[in-house]
Amino acid sequence: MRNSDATKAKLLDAARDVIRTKGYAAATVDDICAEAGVSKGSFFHHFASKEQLGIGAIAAFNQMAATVFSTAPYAAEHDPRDRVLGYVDFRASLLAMAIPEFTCLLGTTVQEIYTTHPDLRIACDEGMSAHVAGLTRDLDAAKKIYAPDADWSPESIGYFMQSVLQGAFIFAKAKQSAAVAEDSLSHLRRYLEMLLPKT
Amino acid sequence: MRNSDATKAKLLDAARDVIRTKGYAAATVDDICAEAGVSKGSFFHHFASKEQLGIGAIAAFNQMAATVFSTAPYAAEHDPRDRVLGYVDFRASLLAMAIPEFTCLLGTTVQEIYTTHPDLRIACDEGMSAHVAGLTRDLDAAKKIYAPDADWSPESIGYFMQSVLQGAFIFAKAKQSAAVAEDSLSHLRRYLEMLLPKT
DNA sequence: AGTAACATACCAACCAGTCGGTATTCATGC
DNA sequence: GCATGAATACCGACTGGTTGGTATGTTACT
Repeated sequence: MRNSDATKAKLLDAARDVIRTKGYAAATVDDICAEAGVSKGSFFHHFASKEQLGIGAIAAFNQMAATVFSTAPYAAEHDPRDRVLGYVDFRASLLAMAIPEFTCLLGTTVQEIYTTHPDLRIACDEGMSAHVAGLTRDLDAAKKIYAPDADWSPESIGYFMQSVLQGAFIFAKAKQSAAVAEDSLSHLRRYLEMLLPKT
Repeated sequence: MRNSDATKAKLLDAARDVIRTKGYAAATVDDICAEAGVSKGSFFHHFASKEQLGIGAIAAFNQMAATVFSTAPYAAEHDPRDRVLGYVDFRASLLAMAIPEFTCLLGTTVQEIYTTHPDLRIACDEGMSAHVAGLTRDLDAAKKIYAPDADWSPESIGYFMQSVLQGAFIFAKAKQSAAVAEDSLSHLRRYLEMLLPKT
């Protein structure tokens, strides 16, 4: 028909952008339709409800993130330690963008809806955990080489890294500046260097 | 008159609780009135708008936090390093409560409204920064003793600590469990111990 | 012709905020 | 001690605009 996939993608992108700037609850269906340049009738033809769009936007965001981080230069490093530190540096480099562009759709959403929209909450949880799982693989490999006997688990570091990032985003929003977030990522990097000593 | 301060406090407490569970945008004035057991007419007698209530709730939350953390046992330690680590341990102990009870009102709010409600955003920024300033004092004193020549700034550590906490709250919400948050605080503690070596 | 894609007008529920009124308190004068 | 009046506290029905969602199409492709 006309172009189903394209309009759906436009709605998904618009949802991502509007939710990241206004939050999930304040992002109205009309807002998102206007941003996407699509009529409301078309919206409800493609999505059964606002919540379903949210779930779709989260899935699309996960996919986008997966390709961005798997194709970034750091991901090609041979040493898993370099990949871990490269991840942090890469995320720091993203902070040069506008706040709604480097901010995490899932982290923003889950804060608001964790008691009111169970399906959305699960989608956020699974998406964030999948991202952590990717980090955990590199952390596990790096630990085997650089800190085989250390008493920390790679997975807990993966979550720790994400916590620092999510918290840094909150301060970036509060301060309308990514400067604090940059400093926090520097501390995160220093900690990882300490946990994975080079020699 | 009847009991102005008490109703105001009830509304402030209700706002804190409802916003922490549903988010700012989804928390309706009727919700908050119901939770407080106060009529809508009374609400708008005490607060000019929902946003003003939000600002009031943030101020009340700041005050509550200030007394909680200044009267907690760890705050009486002589060694500033013990106060810093004691702060982390104290926050970890709070994770035993229900999620909406240990979660940060300001962090939750600022995520949603940072582009739409400037006054609320500033209130969140100032409140969080004031809390960081308290940490920074102890960090500064501890650094002078244990790491006088280190190249990190006490303030940046204060923000880092808060970022870890805020991020940990997000994962607690996503996972409906504080277990991940606990692990992240352990990592934070380990990092601080490394930055402030005992001998 | 049939069906998927898109559009517009519309709806009931809900929203923040208003309004007219009542109840309670307190200061003043006697 | 008590009437009086002003001010504050409180109430709940109401309002105008907004919300997610629907009903009823029209357009375009197969």
